[in-house]
Amino acid sequence: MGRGKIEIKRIENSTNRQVTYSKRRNGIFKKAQELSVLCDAKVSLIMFSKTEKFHEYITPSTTTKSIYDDYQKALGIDLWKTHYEKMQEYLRKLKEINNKLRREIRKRMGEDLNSLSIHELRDLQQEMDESLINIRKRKDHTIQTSTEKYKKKVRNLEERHGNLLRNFEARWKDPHEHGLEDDDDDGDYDYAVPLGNGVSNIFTFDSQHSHPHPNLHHAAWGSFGSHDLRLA
Amino acid sequence: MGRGKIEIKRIENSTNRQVTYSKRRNGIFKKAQELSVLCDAKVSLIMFSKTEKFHEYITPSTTTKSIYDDYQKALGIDLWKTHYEKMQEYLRKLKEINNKLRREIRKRMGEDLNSLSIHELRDLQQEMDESLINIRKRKDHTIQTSTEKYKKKVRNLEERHGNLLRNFEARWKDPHEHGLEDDDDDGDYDYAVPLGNGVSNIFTFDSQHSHPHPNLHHAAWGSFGSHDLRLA
DNA sequence: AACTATTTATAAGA
DNA sequence: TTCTTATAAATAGTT
Repeated sequence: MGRGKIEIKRIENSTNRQVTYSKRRNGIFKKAQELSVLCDAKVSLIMFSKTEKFHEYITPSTTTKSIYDDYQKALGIDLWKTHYEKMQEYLRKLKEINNKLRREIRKRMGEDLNSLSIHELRDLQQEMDESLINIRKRKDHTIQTSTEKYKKKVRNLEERHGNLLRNFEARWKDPHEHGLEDDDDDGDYDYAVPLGNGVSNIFTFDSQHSHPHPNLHHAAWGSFGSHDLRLA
Repeated sequence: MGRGKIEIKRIENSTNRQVTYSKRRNGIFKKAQELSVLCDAKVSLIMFSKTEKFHEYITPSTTTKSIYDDYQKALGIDLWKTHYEKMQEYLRKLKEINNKLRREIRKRMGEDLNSLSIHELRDLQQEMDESLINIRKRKDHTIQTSTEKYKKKVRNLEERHGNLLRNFEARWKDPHEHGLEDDDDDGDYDYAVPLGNGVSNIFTFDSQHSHPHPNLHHAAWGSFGSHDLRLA
């Protein structure tokens, strides 16, 4: 269709080629649109020429993504299959590990024990007994530290109190204008006792346990780094 | 172009529409192929009609996936972005939960305790003590069951042994052709003792512990169902 | 970008 | 579906 017939092969003249591209592109887009309307069909047309940007026609009632989803469905394939599969696989693994971890914790909370054998129960108990040693040790240490902190505070207060008292006494050496009915029963005691009680009320100190093997642990479930799962 | 001009609007006659679809589809495919060759362009054309399967033209030197990759690059977008982002988000969540679970277990194995406050340490210890009650209870129960199973076995063996003996005696009532140097010292005992030992060797029976609050547990970390993350 | 001679696509009919 | 064919549409070469 034109002044002369042309052979269907690459147009060597670049300008000519580009002109033809432009003309025919319009033609094909028009055809695509007409087909889409006349036949109630979904059409996706994407073109890239070497020199120009890309051009696209898409039936207005749909989207390019939707067409591609349908396309993949129709073909029964998934163009991004490997990508997704990797991600899916990773998700699956994470979920599985998660469940294992949950189960492990439940066991350690004394639940779901029915499936365990006597051996497993014995090991679990032993492990927990051993762990409790560490926990108690740590708790005791923390309490110790905390107590010492309070002791220091008390000492500091006692000292300041003493200074204050001495200062007071120095000021009012002889004249008993204000009553100081203090019979020298160490008043600092009043600070120390409630503080000490406060500490021991908060923490139930219990050292009744003692077990042999201290450093047995379960092996960790393989660690998963952040696989690269990003898109481009 | 045809015997008459037609308006570009949906062809209501279904047969007609299908015929036109078929004809024009061929036309547009031919145009796509010509454009592809003449202008050295990459063309992807995908069509779905309501009634028919889909049809596709793709410039031979490329693939549909490649076109779509280019397409997304050209647009600077990612058609599957939300899809991926959801998946990524889910992955992130899973990893986070995973880490929480791991930390929880490590605590329960007596590790990584340094960051815990005295309160937390006390609670942890209490929880574990309580859990140990359940574990011991279950272990004792399992041992009990197991022991009874063995006892039954032993009884069964004793019985069969007794039958055998009686049978034997009946057969050789008077005539002492074969020596029966059995002096009736209950031979069954020989079964029972080693079996009993076997059981108590395997399990360290320990009932020295006893604690008050039996049913305190950590709340579970929200459960995650299998979100639909499949393609297609 | 417009023009137009000619080719090509296709609507309607068989 | 496919073929036929009159006619509409597309476009190659030109301006």
